[in-house]
Amino acid sequence: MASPTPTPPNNRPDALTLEVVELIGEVVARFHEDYEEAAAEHTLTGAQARLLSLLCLEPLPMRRLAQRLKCEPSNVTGIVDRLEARGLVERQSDPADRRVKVAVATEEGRRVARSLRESLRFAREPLAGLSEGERVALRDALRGMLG
Amino acid sequence: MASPTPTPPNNRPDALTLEVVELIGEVVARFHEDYEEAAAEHTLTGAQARLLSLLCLEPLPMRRLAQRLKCEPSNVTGIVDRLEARGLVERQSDPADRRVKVAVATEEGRRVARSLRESLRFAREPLAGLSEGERVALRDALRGMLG
DNA sequence: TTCAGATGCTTCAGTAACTGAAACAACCAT
DNA sequence: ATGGTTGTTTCAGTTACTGAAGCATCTGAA
Repeated sequence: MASPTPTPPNNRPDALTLEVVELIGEVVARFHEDYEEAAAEHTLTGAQARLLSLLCLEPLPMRRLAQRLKCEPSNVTGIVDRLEARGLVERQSDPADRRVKVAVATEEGRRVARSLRESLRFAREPLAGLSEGERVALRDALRGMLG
Repeated sequence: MASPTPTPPNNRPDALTLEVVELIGEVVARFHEDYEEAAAEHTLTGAQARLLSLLCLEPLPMRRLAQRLKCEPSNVTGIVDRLEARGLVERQSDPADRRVKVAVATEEGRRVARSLRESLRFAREPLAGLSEGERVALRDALRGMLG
């Protein structure tokens, strides 16, 4: 009766796992903090920054944006509205299907997104404290977690 | 001589670093998603869940809560209001300084927080896919990043 | 061809998170 | 006591977000 269930992945996290979870939480918190701060430096909210970054890679219809951001389409409308009002994003209607509006980053929008990406110091500075070997180990562990 | 400068933090992120940054971004996204989902299962918002988790460790005055959550005290008022309305948190005035209100988790609040913590599957499940050695390497790399 | 249903976006309540200013009470040092 | 500081709340205003309509457009089948 020492171990009732046969090592289910859900029960009894060992100390090592717990510490890693704790550390990941810390990393998440700092990353977020840094991201919001970088966004604020460009007078953007976090949501606006995320959307703009997505559009910087490729134009996307509103519906896809909602899927990427994991929120309702009606929400995307507002965020795009505000970005459009500032000239960072444009709505183009898709000639192939006139229902869909494709959001596309303007030149200015792409510039802001690039600048934003560069001011994201976190995960660059702290990573610098790691040796090459440690970075490789980190990469492999993260890959393993996500795969 | 092998490394002239102790790895200048600002310039020229190499491919490895970039990939790690990318992976961390992915981990952050999944962690957040999971956290919000776990919170929603308990009819809590993310902010409420974070605050309740803090209080589960120790009672805190409003001001400290604001510092921990990195937001304005006036914001904390609202979040605690809503948690208090649901009996998960209580306000007690500090006898030593009658200005300060100490927020403390109720029994029910602690129970919810515990349950929340347990339903946080992410970073436990994917971690299970890692060998002990990999987990140690991950821990050390994360420690290095945060220290 | 036409029309009923599906799909994409917006609009409209309604809630929560958040900020910054202003009000208040209680503390503290002179 | 008095004046300045500090902890909390209140208030107005913005954004993010959801879910239910609503409108326009597309699509498939009769």
